[in-house]
Amino acid sequence: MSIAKVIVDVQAKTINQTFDYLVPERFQDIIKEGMRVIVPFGPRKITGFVVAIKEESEFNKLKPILDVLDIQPVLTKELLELGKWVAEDTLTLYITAYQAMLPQVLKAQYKKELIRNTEEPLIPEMEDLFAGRDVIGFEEFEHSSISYSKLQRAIQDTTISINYVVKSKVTKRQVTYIEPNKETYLLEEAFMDLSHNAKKQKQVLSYFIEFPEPIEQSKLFKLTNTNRTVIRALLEKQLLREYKKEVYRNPYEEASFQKTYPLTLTVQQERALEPINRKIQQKEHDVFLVHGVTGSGKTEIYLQAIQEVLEQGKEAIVLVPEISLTPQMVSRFKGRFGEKVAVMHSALSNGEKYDEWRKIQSKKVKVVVGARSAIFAPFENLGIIIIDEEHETTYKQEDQPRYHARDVAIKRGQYHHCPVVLGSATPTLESYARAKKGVYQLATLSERTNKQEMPDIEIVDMREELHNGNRSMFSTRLKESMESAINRGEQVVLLLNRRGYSTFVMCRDCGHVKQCPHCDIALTYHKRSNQLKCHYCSYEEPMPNQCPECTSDAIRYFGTGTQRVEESLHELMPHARVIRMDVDTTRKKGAHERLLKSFANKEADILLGTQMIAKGLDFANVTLVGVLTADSMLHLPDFRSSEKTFQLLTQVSGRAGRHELPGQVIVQSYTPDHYSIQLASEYDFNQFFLREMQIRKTFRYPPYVYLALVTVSHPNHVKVVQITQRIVQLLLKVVNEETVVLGPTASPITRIKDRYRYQCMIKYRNEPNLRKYLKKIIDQFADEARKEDLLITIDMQPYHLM
DNA sequence: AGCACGCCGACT
DNA sequence: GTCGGCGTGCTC
Repeated sequence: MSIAKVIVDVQAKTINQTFDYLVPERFQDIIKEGMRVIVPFGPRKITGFVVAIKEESEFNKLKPILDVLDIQPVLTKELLELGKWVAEDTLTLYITAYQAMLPQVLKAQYKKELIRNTEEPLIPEMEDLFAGRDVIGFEEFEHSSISYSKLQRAIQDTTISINYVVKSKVTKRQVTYIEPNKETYLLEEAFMDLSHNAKKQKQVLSYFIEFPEPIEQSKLFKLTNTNRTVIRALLEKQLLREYKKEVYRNPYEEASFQKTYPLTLTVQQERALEPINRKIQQKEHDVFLVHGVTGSGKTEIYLQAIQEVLEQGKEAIVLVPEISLTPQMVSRFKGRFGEKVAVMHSALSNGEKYDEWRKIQSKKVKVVVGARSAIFAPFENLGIIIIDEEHETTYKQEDQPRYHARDVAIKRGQYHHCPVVLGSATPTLESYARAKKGVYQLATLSERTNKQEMPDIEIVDMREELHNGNRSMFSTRLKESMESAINRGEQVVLLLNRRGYSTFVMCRDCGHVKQCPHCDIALTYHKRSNQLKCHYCSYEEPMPNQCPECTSDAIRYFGTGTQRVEESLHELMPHARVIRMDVDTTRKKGAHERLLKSFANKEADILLGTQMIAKGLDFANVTLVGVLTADSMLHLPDFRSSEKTFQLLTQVSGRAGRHELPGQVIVQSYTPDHYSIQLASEYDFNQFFLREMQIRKTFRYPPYVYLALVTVSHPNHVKVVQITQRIVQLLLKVVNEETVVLGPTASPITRIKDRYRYQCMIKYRNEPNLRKYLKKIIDQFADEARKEDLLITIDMQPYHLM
């Protein structure tokens, strides 16, 4: 009898190991590594992943596997290994890593129920509770007033037992088909026998007499203009029959994609593609950094490299920042590779995500275009991995497992002996430095494919505007340019860089700012509901009419939300039609596409939005891009703030004048002399790179060092500081001397949900055992973590220092 | 994590 | 005796 090693679905450090189970005879030939199983675990039943099958175990009292959930492994051997690596690299649990690799619906839900085992009468309360049923949900007992000891007694004398249920969330979409149940001549006879007022039934019958084949119910409704009642009548008469067929949901069903063909490459593109193709042919791993200005045709390089991969019979993964933002990107891939493409992004429903994933698992598709988690696509024969907009921070997962898709991509590339291509107009300093050192292969595309010049970037000093008495958020220059663009029938994109800004509420008399009572952060005003909300704990309260401190009624909201910009835009240019795009207007499914489409159809003059409009949009008629506040994130407590500012300005500038019309960019700033703004306006990436590298070197930040961030949280302020201090001390003892251990430092947001947060930052160059040390240290605090309400989290290579 | 078990003090 | 609260130890 064989033994399965199982990683069980329990999120606890002490359970972070494999457990051995017997494989019963009936599963002997079925069970494979990478399948999900149901196993007994203590008194419960839970799911787990089979990670290995072997013949022996050191344990002698093994329990058997209760059930197998999959027909086909959900994790390949490679992914099992990869998940292990991800977990160890990011210091998370194995089970957490495995679950992150799979669509949500494959995660089981658990339920407890009570079973009545006897016909004999129970105690009266229990009789009331069961009310004639044999099985009830455990929560019904919990809501009742029956004491737990009474239940315990019933369990002991076996009149009642607890059953642990594992529920699958998988829902497959079913489509109902209708087909004739009789020979055509019998249908004809029935047709004659039908009464005169059964007009609709006759109509349906005559359809099947003409076309005696199965048809989708919904189509039949449309064709014969009938509904379910009519069909039901015919089903009851046994003239028709129905059956259900499982289908994949297709989120792009309605959309048709214009077939596209490979374009002729420019010399630069050719030069970038050639070495990539060579690696594909030689089946060798390598990392390429394609540094190409916006409009230089990076996507076409990706497409042609994928073409090469497909010709080899292999598969491709393409990561894009957040795909719903770039319907144009999706259509390029769908247009080139058609049915071979699966698309995975956050706007899909869980069911849709599952179906896309199954298309990959069942080898129905060869290419996946998706957001971060698509890096775990269960392909077994990868030929290339492409990460577009490589600098985007969304590639780093912010909750556990805190992995970076780029690192996972390289790991998979090594396994599959295939190239990884990173593309960006503004690469991260990390990647560019590696490319310069020769660790990555650098390809530079300095020209746009249409030979269009990059648009002029003009910086407007907003301090001067203020001196000249212009207190609005639009400079005279921007206002005039918008007006003339609109008068010419051209369109404008306005970017409000909202990071670091929000609409807080302040009393004008006493300066009191409304804060969240549970977090150290100002509440945000939401105009729609007239409520104040906390973005960290979702605390909510109504907007007050007077100041709670000084009772003055001069309490107002400040800051520049898109709503406010929209309002003042209306005052300034009442004739201009504005489309606003932000989290509020794009919440609904498909809203994104709809807004972009109507802008593309010139139903508006101005597209106003946050970061989300900076990426990948391509509108022929846009000639002016305005950035309202270029420096709003320059002052965030983040060592990457200059880099992010430079990236954003460069990205957004690429939105203007992509086609025949020349473009213009106006950037408003209160710190117009800052090098990130100046150099972005000159399109001087190299100078920026050198400048920023110098700063990183001086202050010892990546890419000169690696970072690790330990965050400690606890309801008690003093306790947090103490524990963090102890962690710092412990670390200082073990790390080598050029490693810097900083802290305890208060987190930028010191309190969230009534918990204080302190951190310790480690800057290191060479600490091969750092993960081991960190693990040991949190293990040391495990007891305290259990007894008290202590939380220690570790982020290796953090992106947000919050 | 989630559960059982055991101990304890409080209350009918 | 009954009930609920909490600390502890275990899960193949």
